[in-house]
Amino acid sequence: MPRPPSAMRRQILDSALRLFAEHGFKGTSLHDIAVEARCSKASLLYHFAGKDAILTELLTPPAEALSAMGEELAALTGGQAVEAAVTGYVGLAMRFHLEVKIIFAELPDMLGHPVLAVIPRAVDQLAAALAGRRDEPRARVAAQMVIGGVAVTVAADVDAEPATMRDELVRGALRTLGHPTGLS
Amino acid sequence: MPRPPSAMRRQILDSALRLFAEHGFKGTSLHDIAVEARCSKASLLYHFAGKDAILTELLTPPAEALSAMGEELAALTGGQAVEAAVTGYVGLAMRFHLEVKIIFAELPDMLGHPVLAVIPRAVDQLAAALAGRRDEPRARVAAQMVIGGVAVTVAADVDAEPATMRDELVRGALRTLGHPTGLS
DNA sequence: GTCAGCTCTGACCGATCGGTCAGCTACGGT
DNA sequence: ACCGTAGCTGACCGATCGGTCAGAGCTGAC
Repeated sequence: MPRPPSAMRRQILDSALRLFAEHGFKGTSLHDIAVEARCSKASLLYHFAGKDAILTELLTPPAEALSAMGEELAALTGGQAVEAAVTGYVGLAMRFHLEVKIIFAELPDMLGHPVLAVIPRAVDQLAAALAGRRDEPRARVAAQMVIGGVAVTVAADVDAEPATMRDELVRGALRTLGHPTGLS
Repeated sequence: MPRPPSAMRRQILDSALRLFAEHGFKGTSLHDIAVEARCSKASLLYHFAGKDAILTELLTPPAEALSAMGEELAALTGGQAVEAAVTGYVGLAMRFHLEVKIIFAELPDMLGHPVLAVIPRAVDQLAAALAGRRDEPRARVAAQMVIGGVAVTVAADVDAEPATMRDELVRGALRTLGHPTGLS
């Protein structure tokens, strides 16, 4: 039965991603994942060092992408930074919407996780860019509202075309930030 | 030693609220609460029927308040509904910010909880009011962004005066919704 | 044919979980 | 002085958790 070298590995990751997003990391047991992936619990631990290793492998890509975006944003200023931050963040959030759900669901513990150690710095850079490098409460609160609003909206099951969703998220975020735009 | 009739009960609730908000419901054990409240685990279960009963008692007030707000909003229309929804929701979120954190942290499971059974209806009413009774994707996405943005911002530890925070949350939400206002 | 090695599994382990129970202590009513 | 009862606790319970281990089953190299 164990034919393709590592099809099971991918299947475990897919199942874990779905279950973590739906029930949270702590709310999902290795048994749950094994049932979903149609293998034994011991098989999970043959492919992965432990439950935590599965999470790490799932969250590494979005963490690296967010970190890279943070560094790029740090080089921009003013209006350029705001627009790049909004479009970049919305794109990332949509691409990794299940991972976003996992991270936001257990934020405090996740931030203590090694693989997500880069997040505070990246989020600071993102927030600073969204705030247009301004430090007034208005800009800081608005930036935080965008970060949360986009994440929650993407994680929720709003029925809308991805393209429409993306467009409206960007417009909505720019409105929140009070950023002037050619459109309404 | 057990002098005041029920000081321990309050202390258990306070400790549980703090710990649930910080580590999540599933991430907090009865032992953790007992240590924080400086009593035995068995004492917790003398005062409360179980871990779930503690959560129920903590979440009942915000659930009832949200439900009541939803019904009030259902009676309003257009611009009135939008403004009432924004100020009402921001007020509720700030008053119950720790409870909001608990609910948002484990949303899927929380929505299955009996005491929060009223939430979907209330949130639908809130979203409809925020969207100004309009059904276009733009209004629906913006409403969802406000719901998430306010909740996450209030749950995060943004250092700002409560009055300022409240003011900026309301203004930010109205900007997100594209709702015209006399101020910037 | 046979042997080495990768994949996978059932049985099992200690730790921790939420919850139960018998009983101790101290106070208020009589 | 006695007792009922409310408040509280240590000891204990079964279930479930993440994780270990010896070995079965299959495959490709020789």
